[in-house]
Amino acid sequence: MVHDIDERSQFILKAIVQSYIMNVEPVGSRTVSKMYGVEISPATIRNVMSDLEEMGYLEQPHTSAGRIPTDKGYRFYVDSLIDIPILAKAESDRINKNYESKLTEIEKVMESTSRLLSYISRQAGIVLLPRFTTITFRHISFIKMRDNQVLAIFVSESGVVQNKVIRLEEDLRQEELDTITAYLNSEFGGLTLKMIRERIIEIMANDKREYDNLLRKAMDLSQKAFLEGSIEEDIYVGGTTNILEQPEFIADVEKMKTIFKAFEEKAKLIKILDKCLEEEGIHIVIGAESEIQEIRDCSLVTHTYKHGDSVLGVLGIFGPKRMEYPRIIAIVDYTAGIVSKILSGEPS
Amino acid sequence: MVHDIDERSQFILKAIVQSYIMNVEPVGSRTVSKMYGVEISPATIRNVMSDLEEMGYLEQPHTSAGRIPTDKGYRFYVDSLIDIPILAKAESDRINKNYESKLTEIEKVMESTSRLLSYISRQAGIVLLPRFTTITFRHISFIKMRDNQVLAIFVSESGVVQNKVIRLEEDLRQEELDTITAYLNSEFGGLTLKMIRERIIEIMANDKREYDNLLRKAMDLSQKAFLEGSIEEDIYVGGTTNILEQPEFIADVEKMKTIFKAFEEKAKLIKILDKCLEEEGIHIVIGAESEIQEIRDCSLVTHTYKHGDSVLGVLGIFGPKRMEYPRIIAIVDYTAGIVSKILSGEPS
DNA sequence: TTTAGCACTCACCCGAAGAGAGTGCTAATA
DNA sequence: TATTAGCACTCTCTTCGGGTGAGTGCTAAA
Repeated sequence: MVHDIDERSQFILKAIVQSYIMNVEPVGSRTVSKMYGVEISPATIRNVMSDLEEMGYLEQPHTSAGRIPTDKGYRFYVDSLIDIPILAKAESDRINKNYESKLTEIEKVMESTSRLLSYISRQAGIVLLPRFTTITFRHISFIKMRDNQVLAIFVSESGVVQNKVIRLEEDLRQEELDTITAYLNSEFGGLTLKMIRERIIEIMANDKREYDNLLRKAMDLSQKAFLEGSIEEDIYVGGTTNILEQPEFIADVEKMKTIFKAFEEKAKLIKILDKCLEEEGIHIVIGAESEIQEIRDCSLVTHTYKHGDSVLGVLGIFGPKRMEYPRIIAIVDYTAGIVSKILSGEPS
Repeated sequence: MVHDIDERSQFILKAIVQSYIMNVEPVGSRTVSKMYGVEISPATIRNVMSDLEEMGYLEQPHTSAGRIPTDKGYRFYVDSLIDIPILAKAESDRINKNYESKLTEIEKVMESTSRLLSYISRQAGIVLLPRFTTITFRHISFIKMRDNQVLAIFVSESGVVQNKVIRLEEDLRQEELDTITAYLNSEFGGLTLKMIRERIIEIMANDKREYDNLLRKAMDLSQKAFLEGSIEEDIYVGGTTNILEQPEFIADVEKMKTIFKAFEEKAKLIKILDKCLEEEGIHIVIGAESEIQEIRDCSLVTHTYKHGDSVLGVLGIFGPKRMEYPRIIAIVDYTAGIVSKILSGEPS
């Protein structure tokens, strides 16, 4: 696409986006003209607006209304027209304060993070605890429950804990379980789940006669524990009620319902967040870019967070397309940094 | 309170409540008169209605509108005017089907139950996993995480698993942990958490010189594990979006916001559910009876569920006051029975 | 005691009128 | 040639008044 949008047009586009973000109503030429720093007459602005509309950056809800930004308009705005501010001290303090209490359980960190994000942004806060597959495995324990059922507990290097109940054909004594546990921990500790899966398949592919009875049981168990059924991703969504405060959704209950349904399903959200995981750093999804019908009026700003050097998950803020991108980006960026630090065990 | 409400009045009250539940609009005398099985003139009905209003069972949104039931009206209706139907085969089948897949992890059971309840009732489904304190403890495991941190895993007799990260002053080797684990399991297995707490205090009250080093460490650890910080209750709320479908809340976004805020806070819901736990069986909370301002337009129908003979938690359906009580009660009752069976390990 | 009749009360649903915001076009201006 | 002033026009939103209808309470008759 040719980049035939001159500086003045950019300036006007920026003004329109910002005005719309603040006031949630279509922006007219007069409004722009009267804004601070604009020395252009309404008539000229109208011409520019008309051009911007033709290029697809703006649209009109109806004739004789002002313009509102399209997805493309927002996209251009976040890509080219804003600079990310340094977070206000009060806000970064607020974020730091949230982690002072030395949370250790990763679920708690995630939950309180989603709440924190929603609180400072007045939007919904989202945190994705990612597929266990990419995480380095540290320790597994098996605990015998009632007959033929064993509770498997995985602990990852970064402190994520997962439980899973396994059903066995044969009954194992706790001592057997303990032996198997010791074996698996020495065999698999430090590998990622993906590597473990490959390793299991490799071991099992070897000549079966070499197996002693216990190894067979161990492999049987670990197959059930590591291979079957994906350990699902965990997603935390906090502050969904903030969506209820957005004027555009109060005016349109239908839209609100759609969004809440998306929250409840989660699968769709996870799909988007998975994409955000692919690349380290900030990721912004605007409206229909998500290709998810239900949330085409919303945007999502995310940032990956890490444990040491490896990307662990992604956190972000979800709100109407009309969000204060600069500030939201700054918040998400800063928070991701802090969370990464916490998870890596650094003192805050 | 004197029970001066004759049979005909009861009949009319019942008709009004049912009509209102179905149509969500104030019920007038003509409407009642035209209903099947009513052979009374509108004028007479008006007189009766007037009496019922005076007694506090009905109210008028405004003069010249029909009547709607008050909380007291609903209360009388559920207490005296309905009989609980036998659940339709299709519905009980649907419930049974939900549990066919042999869920074993209690969290999964709870989650899928809350979803199930919301699905068949078209209201919100709620399940409370109660305080760990009342549950019989089966097994504890300690897993060493990074320096000075230990992951404690509790397994209850009924299969509830809880994780908790503990911070220690001194570093323990895994072997020490294993010894301690074995000791604690033999010492505490089969007791409730409450009993365990008492036991710990008792042991620690004994002359300290009797302690060998390991016992001291064991007590230190178990104190952190069992005494400090309550292991919180888990509540599952499914199908909150069904609330968005209720005509009365679509018409009043303000009310909707309030309810969703209550969902998000959870503490208030837990408070009500705790009360429902106190007594085995069905529990119905109508409107302001909950004494929680935010949900004064809603009702809650709950039933306790059990593991063996001891009450484990409570499940129920949350919706507008105007709910189909007979059917909802039947659903909740039936589901509680099934869940209890599942948890007790009986074949379904 | 029940019922028919009737005047009265409100909420709700139009439709018309008016205001206001904003546009696009044209012609004048720098 | 680019910008601006002027102007007619469009369209939404609000307001207001009248009409409608559901429902009531009261009174008097059955």
